[in-house]
Amino acid sequence: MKKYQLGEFEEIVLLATAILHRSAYGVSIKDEIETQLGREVSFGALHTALLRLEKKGYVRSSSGEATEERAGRPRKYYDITAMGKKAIAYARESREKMWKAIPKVVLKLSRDF
Amino acid sequence: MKKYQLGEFEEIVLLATAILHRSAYGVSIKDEIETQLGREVSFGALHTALLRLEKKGYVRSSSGEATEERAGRPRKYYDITAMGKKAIAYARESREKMWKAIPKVVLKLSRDF
DNA sequence: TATTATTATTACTACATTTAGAAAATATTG
DNA sequence: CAATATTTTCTAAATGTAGTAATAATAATA
Repeated sequence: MKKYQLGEFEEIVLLATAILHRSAYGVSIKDEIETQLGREVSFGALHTALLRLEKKGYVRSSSGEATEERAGRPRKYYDITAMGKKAIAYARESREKMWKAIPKVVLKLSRDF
Repeated sequence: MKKYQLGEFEEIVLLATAILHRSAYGVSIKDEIETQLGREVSFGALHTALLRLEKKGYVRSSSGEATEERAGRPRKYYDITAMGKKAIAYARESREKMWKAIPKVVLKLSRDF
């Protein structure tokens, strides 16, 4: 049993990186999560999550091109790896499996749901 | 926006509690997760997760009946609350939303996936 | 050169998870 | 009754993950 285990935030960061394809870097990942989920993301949290994900081999990073004509420190682009894709797929599948096992009565009977 | 946030393990415990309906307690929850996901669960980890979930209002607990004829300490049964159901539903929906936003090329082109 | 825009990084704090094992409650056996 | 076995909850310490606040690096432009 491989250990594809991801933290809650790590998984979201990985999903955002996949969505952004070749244009994922700090600011764009932050924006993507914030607009998709309406949830505030801090650079610090994002940075440490990306560090961990890279260490685990779920993303790889590369420094931005010198040709980019814009101010500021060079971007650091992130790409999801094959292992990263496995990890998000595994997380999704295992939870969907559990969802399907929930008795209908549990989801139906509560009026307040 | 912080309302519904669950840890990775917390979510799984909550799902198992929902699956087991009225018969969720330490041992049965542990077994459910282990058979569903093939992942080892320790009682200590489970206990602290349940404590947190109860504190957050996602489960409620009740002591087992005195009529149960069996050895051992009385069981402590857990039930998912309406808020708990909202939390797992929210977690599911937000991730599904992100999955749908992943460009097909990202999932298709990698042979090793 | 100084200022400003853009981005990455660090240091620190708080929360979540895991591990290893102790302790409680009950039944059964000698 | 006392001792032991069974079933379960609970504790404490260590590690892993996430969040906050401030700082540093790089480059364009005034």
